[in-house]
Amino acid sequence: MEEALPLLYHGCKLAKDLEKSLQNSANNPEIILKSSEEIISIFSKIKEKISLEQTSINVGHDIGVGIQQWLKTSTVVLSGRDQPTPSHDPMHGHKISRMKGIQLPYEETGIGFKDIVQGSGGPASDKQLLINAPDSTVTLPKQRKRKDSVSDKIVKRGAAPIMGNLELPPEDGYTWRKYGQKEIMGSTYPRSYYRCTHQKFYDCPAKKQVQRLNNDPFTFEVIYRGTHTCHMSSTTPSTGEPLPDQGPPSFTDTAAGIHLPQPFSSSLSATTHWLSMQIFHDLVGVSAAVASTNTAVARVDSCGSAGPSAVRFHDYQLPVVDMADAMFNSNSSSSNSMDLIFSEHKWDLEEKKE
DNA sequence: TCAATTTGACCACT
DNA sequence: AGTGGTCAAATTGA
Repeated sequence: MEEALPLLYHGCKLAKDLEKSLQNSANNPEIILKSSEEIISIFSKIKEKISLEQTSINVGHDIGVGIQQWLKTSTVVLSGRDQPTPSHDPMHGHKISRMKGIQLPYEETGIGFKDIVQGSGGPASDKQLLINAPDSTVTLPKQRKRKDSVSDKIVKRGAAPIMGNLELPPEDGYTWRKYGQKEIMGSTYPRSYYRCTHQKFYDCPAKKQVQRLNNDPFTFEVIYRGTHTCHMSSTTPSTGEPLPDQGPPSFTDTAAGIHLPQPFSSSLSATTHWLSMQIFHDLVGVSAAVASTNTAVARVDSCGSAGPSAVRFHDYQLPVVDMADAMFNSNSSSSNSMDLIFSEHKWDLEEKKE
């Protein structure tokens, strides 16, 4: 495993580099092809090395644990003026290492979902200032809340709808009421402000801001502020009631109306390294292999007809951790996920060369 | 009629 | 003074 680990790291790095350079090299398939072949070559070597070392299932399991340990050391992206305390998601009290909502990305850019936890401090001020005069109650004009008065925020990104109403924000299981929209300096697209529909009834402080990215109008950036105190606001019966400490729920594919699966077990959710399987899909076609994993994202081809058989999986993304899962958590030596992935790679590449 | 959205204005913050 | 977050009146739609 000692030999495979650096290779694996290198492979992941190359994949990430490719992902980063996709915008610039999107019209240059040769570069993409070259990078992809290099990545595939590296992962093939990794596979060979591990196969040699994998003399027993238990050993294989240990390797998987080792990789997962390594992956756990990957960083959660933190940004903002004030970092939260190292061990907690200040919004929901999660430990960062267990932070949920490392959402399964479904945008076509291949950019992984990133939770960006920001803490800014400062209690929320009262909305209305009431002064009890000796003989009467005087209501002063409403005091506007301080900016960032809600102490923490979580930033998520998700794909904007590609069909229908493009202005619809990602469905996230809560009901929101829009209360403002503003042009933001330096941003091409306006920012929309939402608060929980049940704010009045439950005094729910949850808010969110939705904005398209400048460089990627098909991606929404959603900033969640405050925690839902309303416990009856879910619009996602299939996934159960989002509890206040669950963090902002995962987006659903607004365009297709599909509720995406919760992608991670908690033990791995701190990892924000993603391999864009879109790359592999576009170049070498891994649909069958990837669709068999529980974290693959399916985007229904909106042109298709109804019925399960009409669902065409054509957009997948897998995090590195799930690559690891696919690589090491299969007890089958001959038909495991990696075999499927890489055998299809080879097959498809050869076909493309013809 | 009521709830949701739009939009200009207000105000906190830098 | 500029920017961004919020308010609230006006508007829209069910």
